[in-house]
Amino acid sequence: MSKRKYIEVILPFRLKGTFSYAVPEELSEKISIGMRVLVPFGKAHIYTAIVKSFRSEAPDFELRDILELLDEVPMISEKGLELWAWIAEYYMCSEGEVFAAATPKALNFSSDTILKIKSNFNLNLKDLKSASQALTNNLLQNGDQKLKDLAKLIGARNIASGVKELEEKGALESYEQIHQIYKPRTIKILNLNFDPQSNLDEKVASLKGKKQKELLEFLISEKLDGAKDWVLKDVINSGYSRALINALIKKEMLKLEEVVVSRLDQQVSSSEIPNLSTEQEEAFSNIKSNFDKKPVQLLFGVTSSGKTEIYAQLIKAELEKGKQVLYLLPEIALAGQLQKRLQAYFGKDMLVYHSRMSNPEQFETWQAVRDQSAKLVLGTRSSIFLPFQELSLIIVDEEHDPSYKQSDPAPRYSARDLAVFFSDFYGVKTLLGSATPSMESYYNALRNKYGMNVLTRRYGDWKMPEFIVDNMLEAYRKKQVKASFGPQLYHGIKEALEKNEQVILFQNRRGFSTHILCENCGHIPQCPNCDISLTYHKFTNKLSCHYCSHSRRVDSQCTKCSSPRIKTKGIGTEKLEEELYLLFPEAKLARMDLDTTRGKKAFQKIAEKMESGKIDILVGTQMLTKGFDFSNIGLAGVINADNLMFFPEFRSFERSFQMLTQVAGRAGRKSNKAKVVIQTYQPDNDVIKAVSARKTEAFLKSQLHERSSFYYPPYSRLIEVYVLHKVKKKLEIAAIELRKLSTFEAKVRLLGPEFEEVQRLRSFYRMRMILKFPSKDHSYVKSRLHEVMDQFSRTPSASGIRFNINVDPY
DNA sequence: AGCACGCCGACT
DNA sequence: GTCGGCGTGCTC
Repeated sequence: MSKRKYIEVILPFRLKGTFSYAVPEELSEKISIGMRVLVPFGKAHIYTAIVKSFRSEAPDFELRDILELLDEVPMISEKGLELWAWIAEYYMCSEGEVFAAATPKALNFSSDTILKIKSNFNLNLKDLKSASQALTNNLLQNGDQKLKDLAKLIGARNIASGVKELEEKGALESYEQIHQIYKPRTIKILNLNFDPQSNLDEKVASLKGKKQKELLEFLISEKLDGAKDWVLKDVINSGYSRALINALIKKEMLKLEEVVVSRLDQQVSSSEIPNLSTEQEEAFSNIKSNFDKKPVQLLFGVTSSGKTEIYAQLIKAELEKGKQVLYLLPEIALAGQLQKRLQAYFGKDMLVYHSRMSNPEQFETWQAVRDQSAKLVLGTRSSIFLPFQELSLIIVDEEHDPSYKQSDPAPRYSARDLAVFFSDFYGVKTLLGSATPSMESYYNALRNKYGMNVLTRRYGDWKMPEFIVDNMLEAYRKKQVKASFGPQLYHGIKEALEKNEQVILFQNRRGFSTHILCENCGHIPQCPNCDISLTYHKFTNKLSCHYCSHSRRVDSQCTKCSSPRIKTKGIGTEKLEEELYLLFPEAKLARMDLDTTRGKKAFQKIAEKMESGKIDILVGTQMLTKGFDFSNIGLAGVINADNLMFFPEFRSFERSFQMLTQVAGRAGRKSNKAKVVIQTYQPDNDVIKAVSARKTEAFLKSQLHERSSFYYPPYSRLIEVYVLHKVKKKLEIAAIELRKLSTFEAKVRLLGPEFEEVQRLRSFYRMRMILKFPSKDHSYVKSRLHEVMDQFSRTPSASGIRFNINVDPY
C-alpha cells in the first residue's frame, strides 16, 4: 500500500513561497516533480499549479487534496525549476510570477465560478432583496453566467449579498468551470467508402438523384487521377451542398472523418543559404573557433554587413548535429523579411514564437519545441522559456535593444542576460549580435569575458551613406525652415523624389501634436490618471494619453475659460505627414507608428507597399529603426535628434546613438549616394558627431569613460525601487521613512527616492530609489533590501504603499 | 489572483 | 442609522 503523499506547489501569482496539498492515493504513484496539478485555492477557484517538491509529513493544519493530475510526464524538468527559482531570486519576484510568464496560457489555466438558478426554483421575486432580484432576473433571462461577469454588471457587493440570500433559500447553485482547455484544431476529411476500381457502374447506377450521381462520378474520376481524399470544405465550396454529401454518407458511399491538424505555420524550405563573402566566411569560422574558447561571443558588425547569412550558417551547423537553436529578436512584427529568409532556408524545422500569437498556437509551438519537431525557433523575449531539449546555440540579434527587458509585470527579466546566463547554466553557446552593441556587452568583450568578432564592411560593397547635420538654430536664423524641415532635409527630400528614391523620416513622437494649448488662458489638457499632457490625434479627433489608455474627444473650446482659441503644439508623426502633404503634394505618403500598425497585418502591409514602391515618403517612430530593410531608400531623415538625446537617464546618449545609427543604416543599401540628414540644435554634440563620423567604437569608449566616472553600469549594478501611492502626501512621507531605514554598507550608493519625470501614472504617484553597487555584492544588496522593506512594512507610513522592483534596469 | 473582512464617509 | 467605498490580510 502506498503512503499518502504531500506536495509543495507553485501557484502562478505574486505569492511568497509554496503551498502544501495532499495527494489522493490513486494519484500518488503517478505524481512527480514538475507536473501540473489542479488545486482548489482560496474560496472556490481552481488553479493550475506546479509540483515543486514533496514533503514528508503533513503540517499541523488540515491540507486540501489536489483535484487532478494534469500531466503524465513533467511539464518542466528539475533543472527548469531550478532556473525559475534562480530567476525569482535574481529579479526579486515570486516563483509564481516566473511560472506565469514562462508558460503559455493554455498550460496554465484557472476556473470561473458559474451561477445557476436551480430548476425547481419557485420563489416569489418580491420577497427578495433588490440585489437578489437583479441577479435572479439576469440568470433567468440569460441562463448560467460567470460570477465575475455578473459582478461587473451588478456590482461586487450586490452579487455577494444576492448569492448569499439565494443560496440560503435554496434557489441558486454555483459550480466551477475550467476555461481555456486546449482543443486541437480538426478538419473534416471526405473519402470514398469503397474501392473506386470495383463495380463502379453498379454503385453509380444505384443512385437516383442527378446531383448525387454527378458528385460521385466527379469524386471517382478525381480518385482515379490520384486524389487521396478531400477536405470537406473544399468540396462544399466547389458547389456540392452539405445536404447532398450527407445523403451519400447515409448511403455509405462516402465517409467523413475528423483529422487533427496543426495550427502552426510550417513552411517548406525553398532555398539554400547563399555563399558567404570572404569577410563573412572569415567571421563565420572565427566565431566557430572562438566558441571553443568562450561560450559567449559578440558579433559587432555594421548595419547591412550580412550578419543574417552568418547566423544561418551557424544555425545550420547546429541543426546538422541534431541540436536546437533559439534565435531571439526584439519584436516579431518587425521581422518580416528575416522570417521569410530563415523560413526559406530552414523550412519546417523552424517555428516562430511570440506573445501576440493565440493561446493554442503558443501551446502547439511549446509542444513542438519539447518533442523536438521544431529545431529552430525565431522568437521574442518570452521564447527564452521554451522547453528546449537539445539547445546548443542562442542568437540574440540586435542585442542592444531595450525590448529584451520586460519592464512592466514581474518578472522584470532580460532575455539577453538570461541567454548569457544560459551559457553557463545549460552549457549553450550564446551569440550577441549588433551594429551598435550595448555598453554592457561591449565592456564585457573588451575585458575578455565575451569573445569579440567584428565585421566592418557592408555586404556586397554597398556604400555607406553621406551624413549631413543640419544646424536648425542657424537655419531658423536665416529663415530657411519650411514647417519642420531645414534646408538640407527639404532639398534632400526633393532630390530623392526627383530621382525616384524613397525617403524615410524619423520622428520619435506619434500623434498630431504633443499637446494642445489654449492661447487665451494657457490651459493644457492633462490626463486624469497621469501627470502628463494629452496628445492630440487629428485623424481620430481625440486627445489620448500615451502612458495609460485614457482617451477622449477634443473640446471645441477651452474647458477652463471657454475660449475657442485652441492651438496645437509640438510635432508628432501625424502633423509631419500633413506638412509633407502641403510641401510635396505629389508624393505618396505613409505613416508608421503604433496608431497605424495596431492591426495584425498592418505592419506587413506597409512593408509590402514600401517594397513595391507604392510609398515615396514614410514617416514613423522607433519602428522605422528596427529591421526595416529596403533597397531603394535614398534618404533617411531625423526630424529632431535633440529630443532623443536629452532625457534624464544615464543611458540617453547610448540610446540615441543606437537609434540614430540604426536610422542611418536604413539608407543607401543599393544606391550609392544615399543621404542621412540629422536635424539638431546641437551640431557639436558628441553623439551627433560620433554617428555622422561612424566612430562607433570611439563613442563606446568615451561613454565607458563617462560611465566609469559617474559609477554607472557596466561599472556598477543598479536596482530600482519604485514606491507607489495614490496620495501624493502619503507617498512623500513614506519616501522619507524608507530613506531613513535604507542603511546599507558604504559600497552601496543610494539615489532618491525622488519623484519620476511623470509624477503620476495610472493614478499612482511614483517615486524611485536607485541602488548602485559593485556587481559582486548583488546578493548582499538584495537580502538587505528585503530586510529594509520588511522593516518599512511594519511602520505606519507603509499603509497603501506598493513596491515595484526592477533589477538591472535598461 | 480573488475574496472576506473591517474600517470610514454619504445617503435612504 | 445603513450602504458602499477601499485598504489589509489570507489563501495550503
